[in-house]
Amino acid sequence: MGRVTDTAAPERTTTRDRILTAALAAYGTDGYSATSLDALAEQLGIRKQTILYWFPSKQELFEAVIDDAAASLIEAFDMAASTGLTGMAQVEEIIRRVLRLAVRRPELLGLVREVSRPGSLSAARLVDRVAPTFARAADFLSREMDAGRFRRSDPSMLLLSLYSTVVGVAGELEVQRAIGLEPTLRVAVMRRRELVRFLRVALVEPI
Amino acid sequence: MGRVTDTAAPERTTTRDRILTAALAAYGTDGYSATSLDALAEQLGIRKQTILYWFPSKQELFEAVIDDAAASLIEAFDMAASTGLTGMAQVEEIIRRVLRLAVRRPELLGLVREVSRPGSLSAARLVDRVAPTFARAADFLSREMDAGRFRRSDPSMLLLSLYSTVVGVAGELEVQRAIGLEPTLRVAVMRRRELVRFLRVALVEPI
DNA sequence: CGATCCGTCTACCAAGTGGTAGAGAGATGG
DNA sequence: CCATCTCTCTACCACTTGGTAGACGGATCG
Repeated sequence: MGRVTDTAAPERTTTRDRILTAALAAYGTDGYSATSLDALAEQLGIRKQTILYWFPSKQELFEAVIDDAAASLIEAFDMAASTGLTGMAQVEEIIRRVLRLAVRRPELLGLVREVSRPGSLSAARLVDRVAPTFARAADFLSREMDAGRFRRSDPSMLLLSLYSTVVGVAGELEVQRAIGLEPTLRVAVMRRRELVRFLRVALVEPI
Repeated sequence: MGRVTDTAAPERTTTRDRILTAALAAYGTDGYSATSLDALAEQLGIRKQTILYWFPSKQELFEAVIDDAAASLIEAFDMAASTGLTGMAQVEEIIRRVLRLAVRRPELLGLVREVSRPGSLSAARLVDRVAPTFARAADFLSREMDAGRFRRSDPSMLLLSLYSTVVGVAGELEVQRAIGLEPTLRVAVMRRRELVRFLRVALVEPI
């Protein structure tokens, strides 16, 4: 039935990991139902039954993928949040990381989009995983407001705004790609600058 | 083979229209590949073959749906843009309309998301349809900058920012829904206020 | 060496997929 | 009243889907 949990043992990429990685990419870009187990297997050079050996069903593979993606997102976020920076410098650092993640691993944000579909049974799973990180971010904003570095407002609300803005910009890079305009590094950097200026004005400048 | 174009004749809801409407809703919320012709037909109380009579293939139905959605989006936008307002008042009006559309017909933005997937063959189609409206909006921004009502910057870039921000907020309402928190009217209004303040500061206030 | 376990495979299967062929019912019009 | 056209249907079909059953080979271990 396959190992249920991988106890972070120092092994090279196992079959299970390869499946997870490929599934994350496929589900994140093409979507869950557009990705068949057969296609996934062929892409990996294995048989579908090997996938079903490690993950009892397609749905359970999806859930494992969600956990995997959540871990990546949380790791990236924590990395950016553990610098000890404050105020806009911290926000800027996080934006830098998130956008870099959006460019390097677009499938991650794609998966978030896929999961946040209305009626998605797995939305709750991702939300659960990410909730603590979300709470910590809200705390940070709250502290910064107390310190007078950010204009006062409701932290959760503000966080939702930040989330939607940053994800919006990240998604916009995908739109550019959809238009056929491959987003160059230069364009991405320009967009980030603009976004940061945008946020600085909204977050810290007095009305 | 079914009529190719509907010459805007004043008829009550035809079978073709009913199919289009249901398909837009299904593709926009569940996605293209997650929606089978059989499921669509059953939901409409007809047979799959009736759908295939009006639309020769699933792909062509999708394209018709895209055109339909584009028309709705353009109509809503033009309505908001034909008020003769200027500056932030105009922007605010458009945001009001877009967010209302996002709440009332979430499937529309869902379809946009679905189409803007990387590798989507239909992305170009939607972009084509929307391009003129996009150009007109950029012109508007340009004129407002000339008139000194908006801070000067690259109109297309700014438009992309506005697009991503507004769509981000709209998508965020979906995230709220995914979390289980049904977005009340009050919350939606608050979010819009915040967004407008956000944009006002970024668009018109001097740095 | 023999028994057991692990990982991948071949061989199937029932259900669902998009799509074809064509019958039949009703309206329309010469 | 017959011919034609429009629309929806039944009957199929080839292929793909997720999933089951179990064989096979290699490693591990008593």
